[in-house]
Amino acid sequence: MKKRITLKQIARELDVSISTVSKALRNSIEISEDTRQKVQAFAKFYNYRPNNIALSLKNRKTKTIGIIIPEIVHHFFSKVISGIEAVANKRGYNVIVGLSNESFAKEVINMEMLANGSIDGFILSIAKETLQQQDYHHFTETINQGMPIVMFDRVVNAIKCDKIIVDDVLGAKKAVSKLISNDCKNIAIITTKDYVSVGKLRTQGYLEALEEHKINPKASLILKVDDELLSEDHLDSLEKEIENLFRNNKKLDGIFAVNELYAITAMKVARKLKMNIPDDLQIIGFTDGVLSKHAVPALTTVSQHGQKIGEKAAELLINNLEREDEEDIYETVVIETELIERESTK
Amino acid sequence: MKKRITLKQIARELDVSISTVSKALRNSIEISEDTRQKVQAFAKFYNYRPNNIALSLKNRKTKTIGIIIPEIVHHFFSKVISGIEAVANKRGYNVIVGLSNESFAKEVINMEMLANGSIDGFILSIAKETLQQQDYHHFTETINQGMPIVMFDRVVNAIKCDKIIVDDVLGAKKAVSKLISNDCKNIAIITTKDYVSVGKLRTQGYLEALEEHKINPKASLILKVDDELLSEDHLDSLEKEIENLFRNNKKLDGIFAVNELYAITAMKVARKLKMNIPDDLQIIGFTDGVLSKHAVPALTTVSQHGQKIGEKAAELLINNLEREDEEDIYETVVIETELIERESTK
DNA sequence: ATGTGCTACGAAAACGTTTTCGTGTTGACA
DNA sequence: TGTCAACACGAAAACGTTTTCGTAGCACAT
Repeated sequence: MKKRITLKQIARELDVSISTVSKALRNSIEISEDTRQKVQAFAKFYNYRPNNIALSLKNRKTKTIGIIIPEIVHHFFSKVISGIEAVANKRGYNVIVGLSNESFAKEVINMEMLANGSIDGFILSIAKETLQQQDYHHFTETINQGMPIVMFDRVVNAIKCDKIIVDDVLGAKKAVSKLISNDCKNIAIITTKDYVSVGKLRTQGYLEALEEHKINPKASLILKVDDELLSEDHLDSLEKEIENLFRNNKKLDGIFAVNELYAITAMKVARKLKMNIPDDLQIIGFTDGVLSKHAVPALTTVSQHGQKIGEKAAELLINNLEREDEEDIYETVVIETELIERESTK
Repeated sequence: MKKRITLKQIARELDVSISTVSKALRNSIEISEDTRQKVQAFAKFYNYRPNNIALSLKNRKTKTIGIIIPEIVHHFFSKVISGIEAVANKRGYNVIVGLSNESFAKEVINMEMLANGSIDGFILSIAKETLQQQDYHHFTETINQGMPIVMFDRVVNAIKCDKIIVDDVLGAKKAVSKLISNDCKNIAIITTKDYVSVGKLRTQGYLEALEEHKINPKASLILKVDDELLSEDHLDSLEKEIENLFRNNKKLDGIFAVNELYAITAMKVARKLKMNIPDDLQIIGFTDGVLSKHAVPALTTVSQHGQKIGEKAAELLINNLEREDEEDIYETVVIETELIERESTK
């Protein structure tokens, strides 16, 4: 078991100083051709690689970016990570991920764990609990210490930082408009309670679309599901709630769901009630995950382009990190959504 | 913008030495009650946190583990990460992830990037390309340098390290046996070409189950799909291949697929051919992902317990890292699979 | 002989810690 | 008064780099 070799060891073996070795390896003109060759050959032979930690300490840069997300077993988030990793890698950065599991405390702990020098900046999406409590001190503190943050998807305006968002409102509006132009007369929305920003925004888009077409919204067509029901364990109660929606609105002919699971579950209920998709009922979801793609019939959905969000977030962060002038100019980039039409709409 | 405060700054402000500050903060008895209080109060006020990088350099430990996986937008792998992160976090470690995208070169580069001091050990699953080329020098070199590796799922016997595997053979065998005991007479397998170890193992399980029940395997019932077809873009050709399988075996009444996508696609083809599941045809998949759960009918599948695999891998690695004696005893842990019966079998 | 200008290298500081060892100042005690 | 231990603290090394600055040695011109 050979440990990695260091500059000091090379210096000792070759009977020169550490500085000489360092310079020789970096092809400094200060060093004679002779010794340069000698050192480089030796280094190559022993497979010398500079120690990253030492470099980080010296340069006060780690070339590592921290990602904090609510969960990773989720198509959208893993797409985003994938995008971040691609760009980060290309630009010589590593990514270190922390999961908040939607918990405020874990989000704080994770950030503190990483902010102590381990990383150069954060890319994150806020935990639901944090959004509920509206306690954002850990973000402001991090930023105050000179560590940049890029937020994506679930963002909050109060914090001054770069943000990558999806035009949730417009995306939802386009989806609902599509249903309207497809002759749906009674369009329901299945959404979440209000404290999660994206649910609220998508609901807003739904309302705007209705308004634009002079349709009066009906309270009974707006189903606000408790978030707990997203947790896979409560599929039954989710199904019941949706079934009630159907029963209370006999003339229901269109559904816009703010996420994949709600959309899929709605399809399941529709099938149970012998409704035909898309003839009797058209459905559009949000988030282009694997479920939508392989559902039968395949689900028309609003794609958020998670990969692109990740790429853009990484670009923004790294640009910020490598910018010479320390201007605090923050961007908010909107990534266009795209309506992917499949078989659940006409 | 206040930069983080350092020991040196505290020392200067309080007019004591750096060593005194360090000791005071760690409650050393060498320091008088008086100064201890003073230092701690000051540190607390300025929210002092030791710099992780400096600690890493000093201790020659980073408390970070590196994960290298082929892709992250994948239910199984993200489950594994989730498991790793959970125990890593509990034991004070961070995780840094690198993606190989199934490429040998990227795997090597990623490992080299991390092995230079950034992490204490690896948890990885080998890229397909690496398995094909059978070039494992980067693993042996890493291990030779004293950096432990834990491999999971896609492992290779030639390398001496801890391994977490799924009993692929047994899992497949159980699944196929289930089909047999459910009265299937013509059971096909949809698998991958041989170089990916898991495909081979699952095929072996299939054959063993047949043999145990004195059923002669038929070549026409074994469909080996080219891996390229897994890449979502080639769904059509995958579908065609499977359709051929159906047409060539009119009496087909059972299918064992080595992954979710193959299983789902088989279901799709069956529906197209007006076959009823599970009455005419029973299907079992491998990997308990979101697709299986929400498919209609819900897919019976062999669950690998990705979360548990991740947890176990992290435990093994960290135990190894924190073990005093440097014994090289490597374990191979087998995580039991579980047959989750849903609606695609009788 | 003196001064000038290269060339090729080494010493040392710095990044932020922890830890070992040394030491000045007490007070007690013979 | 001298000795010794206990106490409380500081200096310095170490982790592995990079970089600034200083300088020995030499050739050359004056």
